[in-house]
Amino acid sequence: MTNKSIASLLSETATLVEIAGGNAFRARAFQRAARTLEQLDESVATLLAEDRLTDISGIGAGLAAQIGELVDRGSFEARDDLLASLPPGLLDLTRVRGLGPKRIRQIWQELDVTTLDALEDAAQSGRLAELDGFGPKTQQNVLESLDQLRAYAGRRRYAEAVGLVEPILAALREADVIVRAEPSGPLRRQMETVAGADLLVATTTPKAVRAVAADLGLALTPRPDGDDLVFTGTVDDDFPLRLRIVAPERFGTAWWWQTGSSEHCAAFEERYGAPAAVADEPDLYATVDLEVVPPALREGRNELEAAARHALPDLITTESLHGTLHNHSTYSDGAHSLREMAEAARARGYSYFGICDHSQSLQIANGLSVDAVQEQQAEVRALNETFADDGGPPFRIFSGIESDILPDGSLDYDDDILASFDFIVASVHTRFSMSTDEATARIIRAVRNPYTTILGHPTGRLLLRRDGYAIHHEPVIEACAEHGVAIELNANPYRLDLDWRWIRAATEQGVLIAINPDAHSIDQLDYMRWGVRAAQKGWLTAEQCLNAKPLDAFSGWLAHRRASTTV
DNA sequence: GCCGTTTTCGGCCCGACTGTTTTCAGTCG
Repeated sequence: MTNKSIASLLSETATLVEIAGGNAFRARAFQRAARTLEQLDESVATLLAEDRLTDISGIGAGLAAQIGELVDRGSFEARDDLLASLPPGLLDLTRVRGLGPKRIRQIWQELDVTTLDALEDAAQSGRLAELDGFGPKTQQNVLESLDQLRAYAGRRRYAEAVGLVEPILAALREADVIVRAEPSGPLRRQMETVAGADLLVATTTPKAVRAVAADLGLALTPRPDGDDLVFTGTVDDDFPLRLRIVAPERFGTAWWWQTGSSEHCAAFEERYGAPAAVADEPDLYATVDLEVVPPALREGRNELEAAARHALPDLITTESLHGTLHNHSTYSDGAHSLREMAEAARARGYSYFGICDHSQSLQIANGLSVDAVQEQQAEVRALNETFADDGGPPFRIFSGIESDILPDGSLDYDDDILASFDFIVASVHTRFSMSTDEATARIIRAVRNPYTTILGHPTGRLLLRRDGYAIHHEPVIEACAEHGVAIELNANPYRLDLDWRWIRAATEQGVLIAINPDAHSIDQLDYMRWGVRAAQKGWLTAEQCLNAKPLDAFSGWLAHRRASTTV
């Protein structure tokens, strides 16, 4: 069991305690323990083995025993008792926005509603609004949230989908009867969310693949039309899996068709006719003298024209990146110290690391007071001296801050403090519900601030969880171009914000994109790969990426920017 | 359920927003 899965069960237990009407502080203890374990460096198993779990603040003898039981058998007695005392399905209601444990308990006790379907009935019939503390607005919000949940059902964020599909692909590739197994469809095109996974398998013995799929434990069912070449099923509860089978000599063509998008395929057909039957996909483009279009670019956004001119972009890769700029540490809400984070970045081959903890007004994330800022900057200087003298490859920490963009568009410190940073990522974390015009004006004001270096996660979206605040992208991009501000492509798989669809609009105006992991722990430094895949969809090249600049060039860019900006 | 120069009981994380109320509870980040 990973720390994360333990944490998620503890957190769920906290919710169960509250729904069951138990002690709220007991629930909080579970919640707190969950958060601590999630951010923990060492594995819980190790701590258990060495009897050191209770050394962690917030974990006493009781919780340690329960965590031990959890690791042993996947649950613990108190959790089992809670689950047994509550109707099944009640936990599903926590996914509805605006419903916390208290309201879920109330709905259950007073309306006998225990499932999402029953909740929808209650809301539609007006019974929900009649409860104490509820009203028409809450009822409407519940209905809207249910609609959204339905739209999200069966979808996965790209990184999760990749994680689900990789072991399946690996197992398929192990099978003797399978010549080749590859992902296709939107997953291969690196879409930020996907409604299922399409896999393509080359074999000369289709019947034998059915047995392989069965061996994998996949609930694959042949289609009702009896077509043996397509199997559909689901993995991970409700994530659709489509497995198609093709003869090796036509694999390339089938793979191309199934990768799509429909716009790309239609545009190809219109210009060049139906593609030839080929075993290898590159031949399909070569036969009509086109550059091979990377799957990520097959979205019908003029990629065929570029391929015909042999002018497709030289797409950015993770190897193109020399630095990681937006990262957190224990100074605010990160799991690891500044030194640990920087050393981990160095170990990953980066030559610079930007520390951007939260700014003072973001209390919940332990935003840095002015004193804390100065303390951190002193540590940055000291660490940089160490790194310069240790005989290792060149490496430097840049002192930054993720400054909140306050509701009026100003940044979160006085100018003399803002001036003390090497660079500043400005982002919105509060007051999401503004009109599009107001939100746009707020962000543009922040972009105009001479201390702003990078606009952080421009819309605040969380994929399959909440839409971002609406902004007018064009004027924001124009303002960034005018003021030499880079735009972040936040590489957290929940964000991937700036959306890739806007990247070309930015780069065409000369706006640099910073691919930032927004890492709150060492392992999150590896989020970078998801950001790079999204960036590829936006045709991004290394030249257009701020942190693909080598150390000296990045340092020079900051210096030049500072010199040319009138404060 | 945890914790303690507040130490064996009685507290326990901050601030804003929303929708409901008529002073506040619940949710969220």
